[in-house]
Amino acid sequence: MRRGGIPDIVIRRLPIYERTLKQMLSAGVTSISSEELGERIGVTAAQIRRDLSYFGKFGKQGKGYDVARLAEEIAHILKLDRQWDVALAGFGHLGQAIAHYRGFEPNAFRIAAIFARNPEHIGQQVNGTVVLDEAELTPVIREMGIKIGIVAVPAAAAQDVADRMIAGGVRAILNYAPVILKVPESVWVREIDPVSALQSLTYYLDNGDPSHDGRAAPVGESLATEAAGH
Amino acid sequence: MRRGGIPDIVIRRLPIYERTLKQMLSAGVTSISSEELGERIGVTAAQIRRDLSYFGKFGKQGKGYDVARLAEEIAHILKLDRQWDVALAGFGHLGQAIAHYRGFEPNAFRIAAIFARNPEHIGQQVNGTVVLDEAELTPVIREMGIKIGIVAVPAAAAQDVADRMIAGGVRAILNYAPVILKVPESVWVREIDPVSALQSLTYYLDNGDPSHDGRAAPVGESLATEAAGH
DNA sequence: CCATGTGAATTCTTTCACAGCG
DNA sequence: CGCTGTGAAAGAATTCACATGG
Repeated sequence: MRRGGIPDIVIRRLPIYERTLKQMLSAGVTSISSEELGERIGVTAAQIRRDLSYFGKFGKQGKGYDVARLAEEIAHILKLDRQWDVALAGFGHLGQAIAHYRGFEPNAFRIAAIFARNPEHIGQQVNGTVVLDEAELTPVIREMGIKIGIVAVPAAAAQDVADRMIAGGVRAILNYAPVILKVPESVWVREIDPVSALQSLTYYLDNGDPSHDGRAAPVGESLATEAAGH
Repeated sequence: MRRGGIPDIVIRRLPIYERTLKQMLSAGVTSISSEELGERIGVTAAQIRRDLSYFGKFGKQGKGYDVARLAEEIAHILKLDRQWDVALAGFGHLGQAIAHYRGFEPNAFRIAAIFARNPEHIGQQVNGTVVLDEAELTPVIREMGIKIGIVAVPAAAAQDVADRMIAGGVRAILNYAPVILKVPESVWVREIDPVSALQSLTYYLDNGDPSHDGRAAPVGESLATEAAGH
């Protein structure tokens, strides 16, 4: 989780910085200090400065950062200044929601191929992308040169689908299945795991409904560990 | 991110331990060492032992852990030995996918209330749960005593919905909107953020399609930071 | 005078390594 | 004899605090 260089935890914060900067830019803000940006995100100013310092010097002393410039710099670091084709496997409720989600295109990603097992789904179109037979997954991914896969199939099929994506050349996987994927060292995986997230949240909740509320409140989390307010 | 006690990062690993143990149990495994469990999950044996040591002594020297017993202990720690009612706000593609997802019920959660803004959605049913008008959100949550909310509305509406959930008594939020929610200290938030996840993955990918493939491969991540194989 | 960038200090997390128990 | 549970060590990440430059 380190490659040769920058800590992965830093890399995982950059998209939030970029998103926030873009939001501020469209709100008309042109300049910002690490203090203000940190407050907006729920992170310390020192952390932002330290994170950015891995990549260069983007600020002006006494002034702060130019919002547009910093957003672009981060986008460049993350290679978001191009569009990435993504392959989606799975076209159940979840897969369809992902296929229809309009938040990818404006953020450097395009669902360029969709694969389903159910014959009724094959041939359907979403935003001009035809749903293909999952049997075609490996060759289509290879021919299209796709490097990013989204696994949105049932748990039992997830490892197989991931293996076949990797065989086609995929190097990065976003995994929605509640399964730990075994992948080669050259492949990166990120998990989307709402059930685990809920299951860790219940730890902090009171069990009973006895009293109405309030007793010492747990302190919330921050982007440092996952992301929240406070 | 610490309350008075156990590191949140430890709490966030427990659901994976519990899930894996349950899987092994249904595969007929009754006893397991930290070594084997760690290998299965992609985590060191020492980390598992250390994590568990925050809560007690669950193993037998020379023998390992009783799979059923350990799964139950962890479920108890996380308060998963009861069912939690959850309120879902948002009934677009994403909200509908969440509402239909069959992975919550067997894992201690029940979507007990669904709220939509679109009048065409109000009155629909999913698994016996009627979709209600989002305007009713606060009172219904309060009357039902719901403590967990899922935010699956567009970014622009997310903060308002979260505020109204909290007003109704929600103390834990699973947020699918690409927005940093501002919440009181007594409320915990976990983010589900596929776009950020993808945007951090591209950092590790080659930019061009020049050569066919391979050069030094980045090392993958592990549960320690997010979850994966290797 | 303000806010960056960064050594140094601190705090948190993981790993080592082994005494001790079944 | 094997594997847990845990002090102690090592390693990472965060925060402090300030010299420096605009």
